[in-house]
Amino acid sequence: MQQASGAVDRGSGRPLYREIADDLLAGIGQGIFPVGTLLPGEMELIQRYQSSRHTVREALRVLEDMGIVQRQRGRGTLVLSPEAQPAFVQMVKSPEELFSYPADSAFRVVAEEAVTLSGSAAQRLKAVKGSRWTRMSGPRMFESGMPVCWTDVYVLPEYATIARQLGGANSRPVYEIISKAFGEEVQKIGIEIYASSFDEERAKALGVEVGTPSLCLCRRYYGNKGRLFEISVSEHPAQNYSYSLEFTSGWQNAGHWSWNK
Amino acid sequence: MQQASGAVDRGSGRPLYREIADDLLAGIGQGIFPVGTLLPGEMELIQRYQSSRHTVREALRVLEDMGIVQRQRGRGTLVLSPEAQPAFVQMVKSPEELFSYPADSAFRVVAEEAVTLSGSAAQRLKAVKGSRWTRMSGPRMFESGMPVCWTDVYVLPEYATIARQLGGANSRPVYEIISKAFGEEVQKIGIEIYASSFDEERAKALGVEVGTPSLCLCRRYYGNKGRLFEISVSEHPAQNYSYSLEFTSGWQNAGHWSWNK
DNA sequence: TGCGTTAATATGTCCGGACATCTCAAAGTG
DNA sequence: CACTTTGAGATGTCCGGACATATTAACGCA
Repeated sequence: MQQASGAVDRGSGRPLYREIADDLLAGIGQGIFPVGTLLPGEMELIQRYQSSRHTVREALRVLEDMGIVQRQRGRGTLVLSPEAQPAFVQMVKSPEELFSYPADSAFRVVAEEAVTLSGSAAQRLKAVKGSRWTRMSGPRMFESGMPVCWTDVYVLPEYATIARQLGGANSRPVYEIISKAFGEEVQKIGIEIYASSFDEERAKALGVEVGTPSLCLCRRYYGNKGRLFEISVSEHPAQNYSYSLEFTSGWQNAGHWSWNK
Repeated sequence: MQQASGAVDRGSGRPLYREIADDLLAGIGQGIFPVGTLLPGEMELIQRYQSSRHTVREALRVLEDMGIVQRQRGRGTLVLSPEAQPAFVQMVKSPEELFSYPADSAFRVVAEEAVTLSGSAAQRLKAVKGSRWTRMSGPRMFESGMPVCWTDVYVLPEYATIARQLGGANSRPVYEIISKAFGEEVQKIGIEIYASSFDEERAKALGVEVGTPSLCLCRRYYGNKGRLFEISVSEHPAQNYSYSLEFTSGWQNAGHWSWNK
């Protein structure tokens, strides 16, 4: 990579904003603009590269798209990382695909209660010890009667009223119901996957043998301002269920389509 | 969503280019601009929205970033999809993070043999029945002697020579060794996660009880031209291992960091 | 008919200017 | 001291214009 000289090469056939982006990237890599600091302002870059604001902004946009800087009105351009960020992108159309319960299955709530997390429970859920939640538990079954999983859903007590909305064969995800009813926008979802085996109560409810291997998915939903507002733990019989992901190389818009001549 | 009237609402507080993007999106959704056709040219959009070219291009850029249209110099703006494409993006810096074996663990190959996949094995691995592979098997242990997992690695027979390179405490992922040695560029990685329990042989090798619940990860690596060149299956004792993912909302450059006040 | 040329059209790049809005710190005020 | 106001500085939005380059189809010629 070339050095960050502040004066870029013209006549290379490449767009000017590209050259500027590369030059800034080189400067970041060399520590001239350390990670965690602000890049020079747009006006200063205009002078440095003898260019227009439009072109400089285009260069900064390139770096932002690569995840190298983050811009914010009124503050400036923060250097996040010395090198390109996402090498692999998972293509997921919506949170639903992460959720991916079979559409023709129904959640039957058999218990609803207020709980205060003990130390061990809090650790398992990665929530705050002593925090209060409303827990709804029950099996999820196919219409045919075949078991899908056992589910424990923890929601903030103020959202407990949604329990009425998921009684029937409603297959909408809980986070979606909360999102619509209370204006909570899902900002982040964390998923943890681990294996376990069924205890007596749940084995009985799902009609499988005690000790059957199970696949557990714990999902944490963070809403406005990053507040954790829902935790869902589902335990699936191992032989019926697997979880699969796919990753494709590339920046973004990972190859959606291509031009067909 | 509003209808595509061609005249957008001003004074809504939202940027004009945003309004235009939404209006075009609505038009695409209503079939006014069907998928597979070209959007009106920039000049026509300028007249339609009584705006400047800069603003119209900004709107089109929004749609392009969402994966809804694709632009090409000299041709126009092609409609790809009626709705937003990737809503959640997993942040993974490199394939290594998908792999994520503890750094201080070592893979000890105890068996290496040529295999031809039977029907059931092929189905489990999602590979072609009757295809030939070289399989390397063995436990992966921490330096302390604690077991990490049992691993079966399947590689194309022509890559079997890499076995020599992963004998010792080498913790480099197999796909990386192959990539460097044979110029195979990883284009896609598929991961499937399921639960099982240890059989006698593996339980003995890892020093756990027979029937202990296990978490299995099957990874498939696709290289040049999308050819499957490696399959790795690892079986972890459940109590020691969980797999976690994190997804952040946003089109791309998904909030890598946040501003710390 | 077949093929090279030309022209129209589309997006890409680049420049100039103006005002709006957000952030943060310094100055002012009680 | 705590709170409010002010202002400088930063990016966001929006407008105007000009030329470059890729694409495609129509045209003209052999």
